[in-house]
Amino acid sequence: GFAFPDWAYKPESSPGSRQIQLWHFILELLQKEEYRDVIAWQGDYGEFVIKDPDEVARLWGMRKCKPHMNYDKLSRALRYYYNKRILHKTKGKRFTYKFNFSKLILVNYPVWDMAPSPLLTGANHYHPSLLQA
DNA sequence: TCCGGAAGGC
DNA sequence: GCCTTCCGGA
Repeated sequence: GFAFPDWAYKPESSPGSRQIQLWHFILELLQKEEYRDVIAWQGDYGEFVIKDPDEVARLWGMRKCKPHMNYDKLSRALRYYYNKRILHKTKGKRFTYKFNFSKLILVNYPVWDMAPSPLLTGANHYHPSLLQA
């Protein structure tokens, strides 16, 4: 057994809702270079900055078919991740959050080294077998 | 801006 | 369960 957080094993859709999860969507944007001006890894490992909150909200709204989505509402959803230990806020840094990656993940799993990787693009990204390594 | 309670949808 | 919507408060 390895010390990956439980949520890291979850596939695209959770068993119950079968809907895209926000944290997964965020990772999806982060791995694509075309969104570098919208959201990007920055600072410490696992830390990312939302450079264009309105655009991230718009894209999230598109995905969820919620045309009235905005950053106020999206950020409330992000705040619910605090107790779940998926995310926390980087205090003092505007629009900056940090994934609760353990160092173990980064050491044992270089593909998650905060850079866009072809391994993570495509339908099978985050497949559990990929994480077993 | 950021926080977290409350209500409610699906 | 996972948000979406709304909002008072810091």
